[in-house]
Amino acid sequence: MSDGTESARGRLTRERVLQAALELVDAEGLDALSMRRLAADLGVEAMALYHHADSKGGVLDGLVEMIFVEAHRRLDEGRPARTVRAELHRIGRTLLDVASSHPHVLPLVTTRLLAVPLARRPAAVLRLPDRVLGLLTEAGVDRRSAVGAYRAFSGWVLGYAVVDLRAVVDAPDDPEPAIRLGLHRLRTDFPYLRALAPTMATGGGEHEFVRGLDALMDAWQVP
Amino acid sequence: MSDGTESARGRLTRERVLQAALELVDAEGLDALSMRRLAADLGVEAMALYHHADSKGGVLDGLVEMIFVEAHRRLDEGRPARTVRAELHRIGRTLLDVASSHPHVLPLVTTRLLAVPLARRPAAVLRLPDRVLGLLTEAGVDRRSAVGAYRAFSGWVLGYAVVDLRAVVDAPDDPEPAIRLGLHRLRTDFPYLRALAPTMATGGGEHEFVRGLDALMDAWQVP
DNA sequence: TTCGTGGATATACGGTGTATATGCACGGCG
DNA sequence: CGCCGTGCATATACACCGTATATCCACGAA
Repeated sequence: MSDGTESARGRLTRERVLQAALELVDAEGLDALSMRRLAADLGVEAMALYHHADSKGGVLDGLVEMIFVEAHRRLDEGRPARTVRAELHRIGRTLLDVASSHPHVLPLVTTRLLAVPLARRPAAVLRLPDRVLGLLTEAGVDRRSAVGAYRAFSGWVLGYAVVDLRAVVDAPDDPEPAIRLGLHRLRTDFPYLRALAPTMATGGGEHEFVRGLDALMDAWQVP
Repeated sequence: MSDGTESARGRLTRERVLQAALELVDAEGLDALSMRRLAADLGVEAMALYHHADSKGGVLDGLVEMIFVEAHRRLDEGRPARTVRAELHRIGRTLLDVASSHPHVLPLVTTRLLAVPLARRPAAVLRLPDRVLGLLTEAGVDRRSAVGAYRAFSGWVLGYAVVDLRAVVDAPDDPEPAIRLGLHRLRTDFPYLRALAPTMATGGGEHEFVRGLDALMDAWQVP
């Protein structure tokens, strides 16, 4: 059986393992990811994965690493913007873009951020603070402000991504908007929410993201 | 054995189940939560839990519900602030406070926010948007702005909580700051991060939270 | 050609979520 | 008082999970 629908092309690789894991998670969600299932997708036995990742946690770490790698690849391909502010927009929009391509991985970055100490995070993840802090300090922002601005930046990107990607539609196929949102399920004692839910159905998009980002960068006096 | 170190006091209750789950997760993290372990903590067999929660997912939903219940309880106990802006500060600080009391539950709210459609979320969770949207619309903010402001508010609260609670210390017991941060692990090609990591070791605290919140609310012209 | 090495497999163990069937204590009614 | 039905707790069982361990085998170097 040298050819199958899956794999069969040569040896296993950390990259192939993580790529398959990302495809699986994107397609079926985090719960679908098990070592056995992942191995099956690669046409291999479960234990073979342990030569390329030291545990399932390692695979999950690899997933968040991958989305940061992708973000940096996109950023490196494009040319840097001319002003600090424009470059922060470019970085933020890229991160938001990558995040919305892999929404199921987003909770994972929250989890790992809270669990893994800074110095132990993958290199691709650490490139982000280094990139932003470099941008700021080279522009003459002092240490304390730079750190504050970076925290505001990363907090806003993460929070906005989650809020913008949050599930709001209940029955996507129903023609009636109120039913599509599932408003009939809403208890009557949420009058304001009920009234504004249709307005919430459409996300804020990039416009609101940039608006908030600018407000924050102004507050931290980023040039 | 009518008395043990655990439970034995009467029948099971959804409240008792969730309370025990929250204590377990706070003490030992999300990975420690299994139906069997939770049941054991309550002095009961695993399947007994299924009379009070329809699945493990239901228990997890209950956990995020609990932290919202706690936030609303605190808000209802205190008296509302006199201005919209001050009330938003009060709500935001309360949420941040509750989140940092239960850091292990935080990734869960990210997950559920992304997975559960708005109308299916627990009542306690929906009280938050209703509360904030009510506050804004009663103050005369129009629909679109109110929704935008709410999204900015919730995104900032969530993102800031994650960033502020993120793990940064590597070896808490080491006297040497650089080692405590694990800087020796940092690859040398992150010069900016390396230089500013000590500054990052202390969180932004409530001050930076309020600063960002005000900047955002200004941008959405909240009075 | 032989041998060592490193990746893939085979097997096994304890733990997990939960469907199903059984046991049982309690409150309402004769 | 005695009966029974109802609903909660238990017991058992199954498929699946992560992974430790031992085995096997194909390959490149000597």
